Amino acid sequence: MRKALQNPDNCAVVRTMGYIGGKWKPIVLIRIFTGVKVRFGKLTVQMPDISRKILAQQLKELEEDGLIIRHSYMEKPPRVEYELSELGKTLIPVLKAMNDWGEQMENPGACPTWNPVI
Amino acid sequence: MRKALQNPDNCAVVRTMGYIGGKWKPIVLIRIFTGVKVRFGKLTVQMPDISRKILAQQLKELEEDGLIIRHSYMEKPPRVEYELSELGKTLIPVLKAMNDWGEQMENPGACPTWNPVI
DNA sequence: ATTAGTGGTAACATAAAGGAAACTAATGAG
DNA sequence: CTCATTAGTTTCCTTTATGTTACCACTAAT
Repeated sequence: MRKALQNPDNCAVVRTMGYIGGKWKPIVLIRIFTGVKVRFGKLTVQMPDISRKILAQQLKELEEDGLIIRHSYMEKPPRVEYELSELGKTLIPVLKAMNDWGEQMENPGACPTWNPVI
Repeated sequence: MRKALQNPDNCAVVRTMGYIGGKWKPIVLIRIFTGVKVRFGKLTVQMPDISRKILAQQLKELEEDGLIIRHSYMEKPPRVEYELSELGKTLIPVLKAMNDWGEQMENPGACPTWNPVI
């Protein structure tokens, strides 16, 4: 669905959904934004409910879409770090708005998304 | 998935996705917000790509979630009008942020979502 | 020789979302 | 009597999305 939604003929909101729609993308972006030297394994620990396969897939799509940058260091065992791209950073206001709405909705404070987690 | 995402134990952004996630919900909400006396048929005309079945289903979910109000007049042929609830109106900043991001992304002006369409 | 550590991938399976086409009820118009 | 109108619903089917489990490559440490 992602690629279909990104179709330039679609309305703006629909296109946006093409980039951040999906169960995990918004939270993955926030984790990458609020973290430092964010590694794959760190993300799996922070978000135990997302499977490794899905996480890898979402990261790949986010990279394809130019929202995050993947730094791969040629070491053994491997080390990979993710960070938001400049384009990805422009999404912050959107993610913040979504976060704020969800917070005032109910259960404020469950999983404090916006506060950095080590 | 919608109900699962709305689980209060989830992070705020994830919960928000439970309400506005889905291919058509954001645009349906905007259409209802920017329109007057918005009727089912009017929506199908404004959004020819969404099938009647899916539209009806999304409207029902939005109503269940308390984001829109359904006014059904007992006439024949039937007349139904939709409007945003107070809660639904609190989503406007989120939808606006999504719309703005999508606009600056590409093809600005395709399907001018935010401007009222008759 | 075995194990731990890292960032994945492959094969397979299920769940959720989305959609096409036909159908309904009640009434007023012609 | 027949047709148009409105806001859906029903049935059946296809496409996406998400998830589980097992496995790989390479090195250093035990």
